[in-house]
Parts: sequence; C-alpha cells; structure tokens
Amino acid sequence: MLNNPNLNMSTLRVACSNCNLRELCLPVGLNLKEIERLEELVSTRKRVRRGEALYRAGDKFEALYAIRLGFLKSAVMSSDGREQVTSFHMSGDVVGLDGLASMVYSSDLIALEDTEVCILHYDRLEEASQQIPALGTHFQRLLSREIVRQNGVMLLLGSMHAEERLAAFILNLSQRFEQRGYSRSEFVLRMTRAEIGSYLGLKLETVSRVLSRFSHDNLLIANQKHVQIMDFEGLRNIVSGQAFAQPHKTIPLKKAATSIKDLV
Amino acid sequence: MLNNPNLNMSTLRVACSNCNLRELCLPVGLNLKEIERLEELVSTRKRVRRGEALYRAGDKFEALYAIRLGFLKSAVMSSDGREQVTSFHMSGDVVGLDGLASMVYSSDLIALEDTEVCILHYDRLEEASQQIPALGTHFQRLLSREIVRQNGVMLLLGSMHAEERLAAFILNLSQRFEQRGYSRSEFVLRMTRAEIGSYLGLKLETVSRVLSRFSHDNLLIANQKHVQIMDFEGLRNIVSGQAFAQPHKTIPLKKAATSIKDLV
DNA sequence: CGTTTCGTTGAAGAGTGTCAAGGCCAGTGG
DNA sequence: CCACTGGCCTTGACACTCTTCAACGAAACG
Repeated sequence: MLNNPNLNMSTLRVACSNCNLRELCLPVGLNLKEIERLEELVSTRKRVRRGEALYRAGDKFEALYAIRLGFLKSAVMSSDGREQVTSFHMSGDVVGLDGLASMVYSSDLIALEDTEVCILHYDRLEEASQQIPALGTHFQRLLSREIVRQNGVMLLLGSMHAEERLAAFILNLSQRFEQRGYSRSEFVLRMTRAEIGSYLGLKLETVSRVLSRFSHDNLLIANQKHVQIMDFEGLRNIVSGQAFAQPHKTIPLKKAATSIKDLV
Repeated sequence: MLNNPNLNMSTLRVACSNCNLRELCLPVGLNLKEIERLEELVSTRKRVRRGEALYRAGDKFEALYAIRLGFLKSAVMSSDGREQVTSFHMSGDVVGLDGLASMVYSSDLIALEDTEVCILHYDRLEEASQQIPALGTHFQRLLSREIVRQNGVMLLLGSMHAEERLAAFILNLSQRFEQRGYSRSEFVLRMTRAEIGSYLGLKLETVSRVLSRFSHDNLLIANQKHVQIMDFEGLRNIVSGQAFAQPHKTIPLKKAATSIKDLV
C-alpha cells in the first residue's frame, strides 16, 4: 500500500481524526462514529511532485482532493492554446469541484511545489453523504463558496487596474497564509510572475513592474519570490481605488451590507 | 394565494409535472411519486417586475429560484461602488446558488424584464434531497456547472481582446436562445451596452464600437437592442483569435481533450 | 559551472478608456 | 397626436494604461 508503483505518486493511509486541517476540509461537529465512517471514505493520500498534474482537463472525474501540504494552480485552456490560471490552492483547500459538472475535469491542476493530498473518492462520498447529511451540505457549501470567490475574481478582472489587482492578490495571499498559522506579512510566492499575471489578466512584465513600484513606495519588499508586506493599510487603499489620496471622489450610493470581502 | 399583497410580486401555484422547463432545472428520470414530492417543495411562484430585485447582496438566503420566464442579471459590487455583472440568466436557469456559501446572498439579482420564477425553499430542498438522492446530486451538478462557466468567463476576462469577448458573448447568447427553442440567429438583447460592458470588462463605448465594427464587417446586424447574426463562422474565428486570417500562428502544443466549449 | 528558467527594466506602440457631442427611441403629459 | 423628456446608443478626438519587443541580470538545476 505504501509503495504504489506509480512513478511519482505514492499513497499513504490517512487519519482525519488527528489532522489539524480537518476544520477546513470537513464539516465540523461530527461525532466519533461519523469520523470513523469518514476515514473509510478518505482512505488514502497521494503525492504530486512539483510540476506534475494531479489531474488534467478531460480526465475522468473520480475524486475530490483535500490538500494536506503543498501549493497548486488550476488552469483552463482555450481552444487556441491560451492558458488562464483560475486559482491557486494551498493546504486545507478542496480541489476538483469542477469535475462534478460533467464527470470530467474541466481544468488542469498542477503542483507548484511538492504536494500531498487526501483522496475523496466521489462514489464513496455520495454514499457517505446519505448516512451523514452534514457531509452533503458541507460539500454544497464548498461549491457555493467557490462560486462566491470566483465572483470576486470576476470583479477584479472586469473592473480593476493593474495596481489594484496586485494589491488585492497580495493581501488575499497574506490572509490565507495567516489563516493557516503562517506569517501574514512575510511569505514566499510559489508561482512565477507569468502565473500571477495569467491569474490577474496581466502580462508578466506588468506584474514585475507593479511589484517594483510597490517596493519603491515602501508598501512591500519584493525580492524575487520573497515578499514582505510593509504597509497593509497602503495596500488596502490601493484595492479600494483610493490610492494616492485622490481628491475625495464622492461615492454616490455605497451599498451597505455584504461586500466581497475576499476579493481573490 | 393569488393576490399576495407584496406591491409587485405575486405568487402562484406551481406544477412541475407539465412544465416544459423541467429538464433544465430539475433532475431527469424521477418517477411520479418523486415528482409529486417535488411539487410540494416548489410550492409557489413569484413575479419580479423589470428593474426590481429578486434578492440583494446581504439578504438572508432562504431559497433558490428556477426561472420560468424572463431575463435577469446578477452583479456584485466592490466596497468602493464599482459594479460587476457576473452573469445573465434566462428561463430554465436556477439562480441563488451563491447564497449557500454563508446563508446570505453575495450578489444582487435584478430583473431586466418582467420575470416569473419558481421558489425552491432551501430547507425543504434539503429534506427532499434526503428522500430523493438524485435531487441532492443534481444540485451539486448545478453548482459545479456554474463553477465551470465562471472558469470560462475568467478565461475571457483574463486573456481575450474586446472583439473576442464580444464575439464569444454573442455566440453564447445565441446558443442559449437556441437551446430554449428561439432563433439562434436573431434575438433581442435585454441588457444595455453598459451591462454588457460590465460583464465583459469593457466600457460601454467599446461595446458599441465593436458591435458597429461587426456590423461593418457583415458578421451581424446590430440595431440598438436587436441583433441578427449573419456569419457564425466569422464570429467563431474571432473567438479563437484567428480573425483576419493572420499568417498562421503555429500553435505549439494544443491541448487535445476537453476545451471550454461554453465560454460565457 | 554551464545552461535554462525566471525576473527586471527601458522604449515604443497598440488597444481601451475618457470626455464630449449628437442621434435615436419609448414613455409621458399636454 | 405631437412635443417633450430622459435613458440609451453611436461616433470622434485624445489620453493613458498596459502590452510588446528587447536586452540583460539573477537564481535554480542538473
């Protein structure tokens, strides 16, 4: 079981019960019995080496994956070969949600560093959802959350300038690292400038230039892949288009209630 | 029951069994008993007049809605008041999926013409899903399909030019009208140029100009809100970036399998 | 330690946005 | 029925952001 012959993906037994990511990928409030049931479901892990694919567009959909460790991108490709990165994933995220639609994945999922995932076989997941209703509900939530996230990305791609996009992107990464117990102000970008650009609808040169500008303005220090945020407030101002203290635009009817908090 | 006092939303009894949109919004292959069960679930309809909201960001999530008749947009708003249209909906579509994430809608849903929807109360939906497993699965599919669709929009916003975006948009509308039994080559745009622009990440002037250019190139006839497509092939060529017979770019490693068919 | 991939920076140009003026159309009220 | 009104659409001129092309430097990899 430990030595799967697959050239570079090995499988391991899994133990949700003492996994500290449980709260991220599984529903809370299960009793012991239910967690046991869950461990049958999850069964095994899988490793993906940097640069390799967990799955590719067109592959048969058989499982969702909960990321234990690592960093990945998902990307779709147009018929003429243009690639669009649609998201970056880190530990605790569940990936593969696009496969349910037609039982075939519609995107590529590529590891940006050596990665380890838990396999959630879809057929077993469906069975288990019958017995543990909270599980089905939980996955509906995950799906819906992804829709809300993508709405935010559409807002970003559709109506924000390069600086705003980058600022939002950096802040979002920061927030996600913080949620996982890492520093919110200092981290390493696992993706290239080109991948950031693809995600944000910019060219790699623009990404590089804007990061340099941020550095110059003392908002952050960007040294190759290493980023240290110096001025959160400043970045936030850029995201809301209020950078450079422009002569106070009167914003007409600012919506009260829910705004898109997690832009990216 | 027929005369709900709500100033402009009336409710009606519903009958899925003889609704010709059933295949779009509900799972196929249910038996009679299950369909009866379903009709309890769906219970009532609701009308929304042009310009009014079915729900708004921040409203408590209580139901999904299946569109019987009409046309709507959904839109999110950034904290500084920029609006981004995230999709257009027509008969047979199910809306409200973003509400599951945190039991609060995260977008506005506005009718672009007088509209009638069936109400799918969420709590009843959850119960029914226990009894009719196909129902739960079906809604997971709807959610996943929306994620795939949004991936396509991100590709469009992130890596396509104005002409490509417009061409993709028009072709997608055409296809959806055709699926519903209307003409695929002649239809009326229910949204303004500004709304198209918001959706496609362009300004209304750009939308107008590009449509004029299409008219001039005999790809279509755009007369205010009325559109007649003259050259599907030509539009398709534009979407794939092969317009104007550019000196055959050698496309390196074109992905074989699944591509994003429904770009928009 | 050479080779390759990735990142930075400059100069020039293309593609959209911005601003402004005018036309078209539906709805309203005289 | 017609003039008026306001919203929507079109078109032009110009400004500006971002891309493109190119050269070089820095880091990663075998």
